[in-house]
Amino acid sequence: MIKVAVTDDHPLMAEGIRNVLFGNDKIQLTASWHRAIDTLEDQALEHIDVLFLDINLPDMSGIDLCKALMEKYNRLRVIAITSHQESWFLKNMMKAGAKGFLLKSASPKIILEAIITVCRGKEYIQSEMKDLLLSESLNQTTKAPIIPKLTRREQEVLQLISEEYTTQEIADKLFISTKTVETHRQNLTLKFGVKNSVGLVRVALEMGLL
Amino acid sequence: MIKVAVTDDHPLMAEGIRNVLFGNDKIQLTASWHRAIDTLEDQALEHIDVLFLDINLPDMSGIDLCKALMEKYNRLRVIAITSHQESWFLKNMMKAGAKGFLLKSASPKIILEAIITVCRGKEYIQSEMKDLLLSESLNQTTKAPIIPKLTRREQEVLQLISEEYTTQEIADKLFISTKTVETHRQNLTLKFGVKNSVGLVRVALEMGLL
DNA sequence: AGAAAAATGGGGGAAAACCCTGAGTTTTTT
DNA sequence: AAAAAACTCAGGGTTTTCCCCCATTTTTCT
Repeated sequence: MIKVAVTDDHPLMAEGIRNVLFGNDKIQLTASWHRAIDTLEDQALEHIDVLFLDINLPDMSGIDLCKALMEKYNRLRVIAITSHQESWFLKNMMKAGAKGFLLKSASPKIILEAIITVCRGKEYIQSEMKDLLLSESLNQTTKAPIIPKLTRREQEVLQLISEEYTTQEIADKLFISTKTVETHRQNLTLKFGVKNSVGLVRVALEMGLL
Repeated sequence: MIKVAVTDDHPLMAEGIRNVLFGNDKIQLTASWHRAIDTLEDQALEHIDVLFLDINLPDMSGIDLCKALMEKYNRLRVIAITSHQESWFLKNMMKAGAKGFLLKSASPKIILEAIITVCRGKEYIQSEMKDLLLSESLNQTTKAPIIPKLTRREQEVLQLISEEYTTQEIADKLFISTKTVETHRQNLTLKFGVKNSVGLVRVALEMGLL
């Protein structure tokens, strides 16, 4: 008997997985949470074999939660689920210890396959994502694979840039010189590996930092 | 007996709703589609009472699909479902003829309530969204309520801007002058009501145009 | 206490974006 | 065929961003 759980802020997602597993006597959905903190605190995880984990949680990024879970429960297998078809996501989740990666558009067949595969100790990555990785590596446009760690000031500046403020306006708001704002902006583009503020806002939005 | 259908590119969403309705002998899920085109072409919609419609579909925006459906099947009630908690979405869906609006985080109880309410000819808007509308009107920061209609060229330019290309590079790619690109950029910022390219990319991403 | 990281700020210049006005051409719609 | 919309391009200017170089002070971590 394989015990499965779900952490996703959309209850329908848990219902969907429950339904997929319905009638299967070898795999059972035994728990579901909506927030990262609930997941971390519930001792029931001790006995879970496979956790489906969404990346977009209200209180913590799925990546950080995955890291924390892997430290605490080394027996647990995490399958990341997301609707965003982006490679930096996959790379970070795998780095954080996830064993599987599925899109929310996955079919019931795929979901069962993934559960069984990770239980056997192997990785399971949906073929659509593999294709994406391949095409990206061919395009050599692979983006910075990690989520950059931003300082407090950088976050503030990034936020204001995304709100369409100019360097001068940001400097006034933060009571610093325009030169300092420019330095932060420069460091941000370096950290994100982008060419300009547009890229900055785009990747920050895609990473859920704004 | 109320007949319900779902159009959502995430199969799990349909499974979730199916599960919510399981055991209910007055409401039945009788069909589900993943793409807008499939929904439009299926004559089965003639006999559907309530359609749950996601806004993010692979081939057409849910808003356009809703409009098309309302013209074709005036008996049909559409309930929009989305994970994005944004008001322009709601306004446009309602304008397009939707009778209900739910977040994907809706509970089974809410879902049943919504189905019954729209069947009685009334509108159903989830309370979270009502709160959002209220707070936005208080903040007087209501964004441009309509999705601007972009021309083909404007979409192309917008896409390239979001990919961090400069005006010169965009001009080269499209075989037009930099001045023309600037004009398109200018028109885009006017249509979106933003101050610069950063705002352009931000709202376009939020509206799901990129 | 010492090292590392973060935050601050400057000069100067090149590139790009932004803003305005105007106008001809092509495509689509009525 | 006429009108409307979309696409095209230009001059000429201002503002902002971007990109080097560099340095000092403040905060945080070990």
